[in-house]
Amino acid sequence: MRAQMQRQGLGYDWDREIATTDVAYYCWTQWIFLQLYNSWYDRTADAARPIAELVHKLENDVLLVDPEGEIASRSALPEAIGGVTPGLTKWHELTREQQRAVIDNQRLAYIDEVPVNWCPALGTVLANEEVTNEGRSERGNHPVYRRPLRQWMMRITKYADRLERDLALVEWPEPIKLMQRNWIGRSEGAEVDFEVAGAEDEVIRVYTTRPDTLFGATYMVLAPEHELVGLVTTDTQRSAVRAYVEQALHKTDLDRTADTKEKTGVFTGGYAINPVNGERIPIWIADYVLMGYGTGAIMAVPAHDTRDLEFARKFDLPIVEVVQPPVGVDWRGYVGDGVAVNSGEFNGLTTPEFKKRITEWLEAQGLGKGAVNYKLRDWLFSRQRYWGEPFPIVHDAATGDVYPLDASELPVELPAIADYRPQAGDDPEAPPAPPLGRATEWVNVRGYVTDGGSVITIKPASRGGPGQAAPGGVEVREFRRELNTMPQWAGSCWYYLRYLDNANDRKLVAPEIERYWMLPAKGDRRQAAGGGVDLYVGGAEHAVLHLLYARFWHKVLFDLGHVSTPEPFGRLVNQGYIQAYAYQDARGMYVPVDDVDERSEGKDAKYIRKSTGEELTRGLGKMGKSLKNAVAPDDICHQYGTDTLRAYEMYMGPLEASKPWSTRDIIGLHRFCQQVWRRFVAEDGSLKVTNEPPDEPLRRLLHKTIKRVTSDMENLRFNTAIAALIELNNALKADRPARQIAEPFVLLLSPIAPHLTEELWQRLRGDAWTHSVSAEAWPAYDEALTVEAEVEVPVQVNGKVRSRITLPADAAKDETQLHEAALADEKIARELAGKTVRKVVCIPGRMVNIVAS
RNA sequence: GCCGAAGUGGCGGAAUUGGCAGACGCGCGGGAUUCAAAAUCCCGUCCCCGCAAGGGGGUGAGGGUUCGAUUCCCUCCUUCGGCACCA
Repeated sequence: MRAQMQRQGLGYDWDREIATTDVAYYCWTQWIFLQLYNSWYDRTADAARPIAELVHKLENDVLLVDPEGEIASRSALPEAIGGVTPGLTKWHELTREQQRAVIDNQRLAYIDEVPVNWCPALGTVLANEEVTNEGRSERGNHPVYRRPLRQWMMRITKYADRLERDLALVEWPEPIKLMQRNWIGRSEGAEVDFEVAGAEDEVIRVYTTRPDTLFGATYMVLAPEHELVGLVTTDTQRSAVRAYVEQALHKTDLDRTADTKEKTGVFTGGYAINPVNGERIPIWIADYVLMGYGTGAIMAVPAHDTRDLEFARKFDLPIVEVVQPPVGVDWRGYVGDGVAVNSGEFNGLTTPEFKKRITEWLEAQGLGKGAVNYKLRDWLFSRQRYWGEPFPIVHDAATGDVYPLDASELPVELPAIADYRPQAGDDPEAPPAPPLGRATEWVNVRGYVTDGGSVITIKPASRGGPGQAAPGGVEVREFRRELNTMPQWAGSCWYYLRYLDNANDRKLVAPEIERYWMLPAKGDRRQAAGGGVDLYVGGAEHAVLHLLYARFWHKVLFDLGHVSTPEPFGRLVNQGYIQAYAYQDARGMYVPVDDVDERSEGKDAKYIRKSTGEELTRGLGKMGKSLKNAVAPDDICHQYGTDTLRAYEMYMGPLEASKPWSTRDIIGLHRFCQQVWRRFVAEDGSLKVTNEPPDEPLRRLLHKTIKRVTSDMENLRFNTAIAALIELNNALKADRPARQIAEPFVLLLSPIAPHLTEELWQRLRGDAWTHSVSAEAWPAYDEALTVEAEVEVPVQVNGKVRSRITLPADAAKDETQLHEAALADEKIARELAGKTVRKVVCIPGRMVNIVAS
């Protein structure tokens, strides 16, 4: 890899080389994890803050705990009387366990039970894409179970709003921003409480983006996993409900959502009260409602929601119109804005007005409140594999309590073990046994808890010497290390920061170095307000996951003062894929490209397997081993040289576009490189360049070329930059080139073909040569020379070009002169004979269009 | 199903803000050079009619706006990418 990059003359600074798997690197990944673990999201500050601040505020009763265990601000509650706030609890009134739970519930890194695709036979959790439609593992075809497991999670959802908002600060392609916005999926609506009929103190909370359709809610649907399913289910329905829940739980997300458009569901037998009109509406469960979004329960408005309508039709539930669509549109299934009907006192309101009014009304009645929801979910951060960063976390062997290791304990190195594979089993209920569990000496440690709440381990006595002693007066306890490891994403979330200061063993990155590279330079108009990496080139497949995770971590580091910019990547470009033709035989097997012959062209082209004479079909796909269509860059370098390969790759098309590799086309760039050499160097090795000044047209062409290449390079349009250089080269063909052309030409070509131009530069400069062509100043151009002295202007009659007139550039810029010259043209005069000129449109310097009839 | 992007010669692609469609390269045809070939160089090459001059058509399809549309708007088709019943 390294040799390949060097062979291609890539300007990579090897002094900054990093590998995310090196201990010296992942030490800091673990350090960042500790930052996340030891932080919480302070709504008031709208930023992450050290968890110690939270504890301090709770201890001093600045913050209190609400009945749901959430943090509540005391000053925000006007009804606080004499220091006692109804419904809220003071810190010292909580037990130690409760306090721990409250804190853990705020940490940005936390453990939670989440449903995952558990494959006991592989001993690991699978991604949705690794599970087949039949609910089996893609690898090995083992059964996969959907089951809740204790997993490390990252509270990225706390940053949903900022991740969306700050997209305004970065210079990224609009489609990528849009994809992130859709992934974050902010929606505004309301949470509404529906009482359960017959159990008035229980409410089902729903989230809706259409509170204006509350009067049209004719039934409710709970997710099968919803906690109130048991409560609302009547005895007669219990077995049916249980069966449905059972079946839904065994389905993977794919099963639950893919292919089958048919809605399924079961009536629970229970009823809820619609808070706006007091009507009893049936409660159903259905797997089209997901526990992970909103509140896991919906009010169904079949008249104005497509899925609800489908469900209602299938199960024969009532459909009531509450939004009147424009005239001529059927109200059934109408989801747009309209005018309220059948909605009591709200009749006649437009949809946006209604939303505002009903939300206020719900809040006044204590039935609900406006709410913002996100599709974004917290980030599942554990893996049960060996190859990953160990968590800097230990569990108290006696109580199971979680403790972070002290920063002085870093790095936590991966222990050497004999067998890296996760432990397989066949019991779907058995707890996972990650491979790290085999390193028993590594897993079981002794240590003590510091005042700050972190754990410091004590080295046991060993062959090397006596064991460490704990400081006097501390209680030494047994701990077990966390067995999960971090995902691949962890290391790649912040590597751009480590490049800045890769050898620093005291800090992630030194602050002054970080500021030098990441903060926008003063007056740099191209640097976006968010700062960060000047240009980040990556594939579009990272549009949401990697780029959101990295932005999230960066923002946490920003909040905690470790980095100075709110965004990691100021400017982003998605490069396209290099595709290549892939050939398949009649059985669908791929045939290596070098065994294929192409006969004739276009639509009747035939692709023949050379070794067998068999006819093949051709497709286009990402270059790679599996399609047997890979081309090794080394081979191209050997055959044509590195400069040719570089030039070809840049010339193929725009950077952002995917384009097919075509070995056949390389020859063109090879010829260009050869021509350039021979343009300046004779057969005998002598220089062909003269010191005579070039003629006027050539000088103008040179300055035009410098201008084109300069702007193309800035905009990463390498393909058109090369085209401009080829044109200049073609114009030089006639005679011995002038030095005044040759030198800037070589400079312009140098980023594309550095090796060729380096040598040319040395020869051109001769004794005056001082340093590498890559260190020379970029050529400047004279704006006055970038325009032609004379211009040819097309003259159209009724939009069709009928003639061309040539006139001095100044005259072409003058509308009157243009006008006169056009009408004076012989061909135009002939064209206009017998017609009346209605209008003459003159575009200075560009064209003339005469409208006549 | 939803969201996004793209469709231009035989091929890859170019065309600034709505102003000469096809730059540049490949391929192909013809020629020069050569004993011959490779390599190299020159000329031609969007399609149709025409010996030519010239004429007509043409940027996925259909419509619209405009003096003028590859470019802007609407409808549809195809391809690629992302997401998966998101309330």
